[in-house]
Amino acid sequence: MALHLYDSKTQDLREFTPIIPGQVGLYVCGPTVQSSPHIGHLRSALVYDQLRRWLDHSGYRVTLVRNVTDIDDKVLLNATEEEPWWALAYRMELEFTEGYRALGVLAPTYEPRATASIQQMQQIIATLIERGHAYPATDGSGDVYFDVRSWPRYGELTRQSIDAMEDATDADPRGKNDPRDFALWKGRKEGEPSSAVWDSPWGAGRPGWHIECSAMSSRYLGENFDIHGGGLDLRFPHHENEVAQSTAAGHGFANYWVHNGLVNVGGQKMSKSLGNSLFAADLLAQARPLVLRYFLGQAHYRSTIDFHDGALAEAEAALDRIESFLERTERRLADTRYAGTQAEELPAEFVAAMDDDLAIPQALAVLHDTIRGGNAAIDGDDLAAAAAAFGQVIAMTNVLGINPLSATWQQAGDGAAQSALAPLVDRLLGHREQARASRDFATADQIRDDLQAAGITIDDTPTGAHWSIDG
RNA sequence: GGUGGCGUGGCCGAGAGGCGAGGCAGCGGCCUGCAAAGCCGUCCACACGGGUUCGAAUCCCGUCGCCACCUCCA
Repeated sequence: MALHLYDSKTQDLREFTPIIPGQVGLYVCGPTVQSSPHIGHLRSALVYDQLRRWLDHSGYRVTLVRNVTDIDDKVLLNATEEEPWWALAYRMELEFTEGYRALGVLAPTYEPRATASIQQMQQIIATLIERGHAYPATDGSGDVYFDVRSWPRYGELTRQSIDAMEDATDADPRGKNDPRDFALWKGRKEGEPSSAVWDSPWGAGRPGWHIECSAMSSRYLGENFDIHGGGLDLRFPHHENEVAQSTAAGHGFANYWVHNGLVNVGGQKMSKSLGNSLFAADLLAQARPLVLRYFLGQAHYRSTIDFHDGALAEAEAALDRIESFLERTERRLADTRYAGTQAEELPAEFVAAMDDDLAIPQALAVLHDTIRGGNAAIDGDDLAAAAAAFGQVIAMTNVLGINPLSATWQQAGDGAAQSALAPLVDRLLGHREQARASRDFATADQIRDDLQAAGITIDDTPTGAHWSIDG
């Protein structure tokens, strides 16, 4: 089965066929860098990281473009005297980058900033005016609006008709023909810093929200590209307006629309206006990044995730199972003819699940089944089967970006701490072994308890005791 | 008013006409000096009411409840 994706524009599962065989152009709406990244931003980036990795694995050459919107009303609003908008935008951008990196989200092919594509935005606006789909405001504000009434397809993405839409709550019609018309260009307003002003044929000003994505997607991926992704909350108005602008300007735009589900907190919507956002930095401080990645990545990408008490502990438990299988198998296979690298093959059911609209929950079921089989193989001393399972688990976790043994998840300093501790623990384990041999279990258990209290867990195996640091 | 989604076992979370995904927790067993880890078994769920069907969690009709979007948002 070839990859099928749920296209949220046609609202059905469609076989993925790239424009150019073997290549994929993927545009993802990145953040407006107005405030710190929260768990929802991380999930969004993670979803497209999963898609990108799967496309990569499937043999496509992927060009992933994720924009940074660094000029916008909110960025200007959050700026202060001490920190101008461009400094704020850049500081936030660095926080996003750090959050993505911590989660093991691979860097996109390119991350264009809106402020670097002003010229491309103006070209699209000029084309829209030429074609009769945009007009300068009649009130002398210097604004330029998209004329929704001139574009019969307006509303096609979210299946809404203009007449059925509620009026904008801020229905100040200003110089608009229709209250639903939206700004492509915003004339300079009183008090706005000169660093946020660009010349244009319609007067000095700055771009409206939406136009940057039309400009950057066509600039880097072409006027017609394969996949456009973003959060479900962006469907309207952002993506609806993007489609309208781009197609009215004559672009083919996106062939497939992918929207990821949102993250709720304790059953409640998380949003800036409710002020209940879970910030990335806080979460990354309270859980291993790999645990957070597993938690955010285990649900289907289109479903809502609820972050509730105990959620991270559950993810940790599932992950521990994967980790302990890999470590146990690696130890068992050491010094056998199965030691070293195994053939890393993906089980067919795993591939089928991933091809089915990235059905990661089913893919994880295959992963856990493989682990159970592998553990049973070790118990039964079937090393060939254990080695095969090991290779499959490595392959699956690599594709998902959650291979605990990969360099991504080895924390700096781990190695040094481990080797400093090893002689001490080994010595204690030696004493414990002696005690056990002379059936002095009180002493043996005391040693185990002491180590446990220090955060070191002992596993007795047929080939001797193994220790590991908790956490 | 318009558009879209959801309701699954103690919890999380898939599935989409017959064969009970998976994880966590619980219980019983194997293993163990005792544990831990692991394995086996167990816990037979689909909001409610009708209908279609040999057979419905899945399809149809209705009801109830929850949620998202309709110009702040990943």
